[in-house]
Amino acid sequence: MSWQFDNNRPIYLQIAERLERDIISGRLKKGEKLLSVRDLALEASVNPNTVQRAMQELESRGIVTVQRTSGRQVTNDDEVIAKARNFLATAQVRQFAAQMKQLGYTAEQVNQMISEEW
Amino acid sequence: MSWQFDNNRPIYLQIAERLERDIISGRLKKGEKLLSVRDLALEASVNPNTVQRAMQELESRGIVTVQRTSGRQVTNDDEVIAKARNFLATAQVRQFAAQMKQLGYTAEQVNQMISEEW
Amino acid sequence: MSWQFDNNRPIYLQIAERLERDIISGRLKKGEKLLSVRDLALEASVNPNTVQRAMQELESRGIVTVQRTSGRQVTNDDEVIAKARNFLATAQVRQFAAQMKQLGYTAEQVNQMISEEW
Amino acid sequence: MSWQFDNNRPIYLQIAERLERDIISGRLKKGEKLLSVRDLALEASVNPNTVQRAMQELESRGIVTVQRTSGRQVTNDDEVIAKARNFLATAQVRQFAAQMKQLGYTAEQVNQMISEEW
DNA sequence: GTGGTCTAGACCACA
DNA sequence: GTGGTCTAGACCACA
Repeated sequence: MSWQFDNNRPIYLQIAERLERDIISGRLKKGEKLLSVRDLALEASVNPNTVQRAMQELESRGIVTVQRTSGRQVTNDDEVIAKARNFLATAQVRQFAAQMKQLGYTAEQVNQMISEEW
Repeated sequence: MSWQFDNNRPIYLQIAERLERDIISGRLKKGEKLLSVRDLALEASVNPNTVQRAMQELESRGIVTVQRTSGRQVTNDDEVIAKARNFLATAQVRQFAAQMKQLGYTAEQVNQMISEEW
Repeated sequence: MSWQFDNNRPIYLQIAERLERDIISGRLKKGEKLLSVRDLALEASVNPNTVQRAMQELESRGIVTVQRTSGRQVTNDDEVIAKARNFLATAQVRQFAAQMKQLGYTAEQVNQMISEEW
Repeated sequence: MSWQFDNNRPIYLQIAERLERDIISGRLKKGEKLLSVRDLALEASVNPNTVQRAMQELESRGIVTVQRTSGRQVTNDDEVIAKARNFLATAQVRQFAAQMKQLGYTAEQVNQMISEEW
């Protein structure tokens, strides 16, 4: 796994988003054990506290659960994951549509561009 | 005009992006005079230094030009604007497609969602 | 203000609770400016990061709002405060009643003890 | 018996408190033999060391006594238990009254709420 | 080894 | 001066 960060946004948020996407997309399966905070910090070349904060984000959204002495795992609740997927996809479509409209593109043009890009 | 900022990204970048979009979309016409740094700062409830920095961004990309004595204006060069529009649209489509693929959506589903949202 | 902490619970939670109680009870009025993170940290003889974390708790509950460059203030929304008051009082009564029942006291005895203590 | 712990307080203290309450309330009778450390650990899904530490707490307060060869039992001394009950009840009433006063409730309101909750 | 909390201290964006 | 982020590193509770 490669970890590259955008300097203009908090690293902990970028880590949280990356993990959320991995869970939503099924790259990390429900119930699957996550890397420990320390290991993930090593992998991403980041301080453990930064990973810790990313994890807190995911816990507060119920996507990840903690077992105090044996680490963290992806939630077992399919519905939580499905909701997160929906929420994220809808937000992305909405934002994207707004941006393209603003640049003066029509729905047809946009769909055309997407098909070419896909 | 309403100015709302996302706490997680530098404000000067958000201002620069907003202005760039306004220019690309034609809301600000080629050659049009921009608000002064001072006035824009007032409008956005932001420190003039912040607006100043956003302007430097736009100048460095050639989208905005400076007149020593009469402030800044949108470039007169249609081509610069057209290129910026293309560049931005392509980047957005590419990123959006990648994100939706990652969440497991097909091009058809995405086009469907866009049509509904539009 | 005196700040004494219970060694058995996280300091940041104790700070958050204390502030929440001060707001709920009206000791800190709606819209009132809070001490800065740094000043509160000095007052409580605690690291600024610890206060920061307490503040994040309160923000996530909407009880406190941030103005990026001018500090934090108590929410202006009466309803948020009223809800927090209700929530806290109900939780306290429920827990207290359960504990006293468990020790074998009757409602009458408890009410008697409260009247004497009050 | 169900054992659920609050992540924000030491587990050994929570176990000690639970046992103390069971003794005070008579759920565990004077002189009664306690579960072995090992069994209690199993029941609570906790490491034996943690239960051990809880037991030490209770022994130091005289509520539980050790028999080198036959495990631990609840004290036979009624008075120790009675004192513990009184101490705990008084402390709870005092703390509860203080908290509710602080939130601006009157003794009457509180007694009303308790009666409803009981 | 696992997570949780806390400190000391640096550096950034913004007013 | 205000908040926000991050690092390095210590120390704790628990298994």
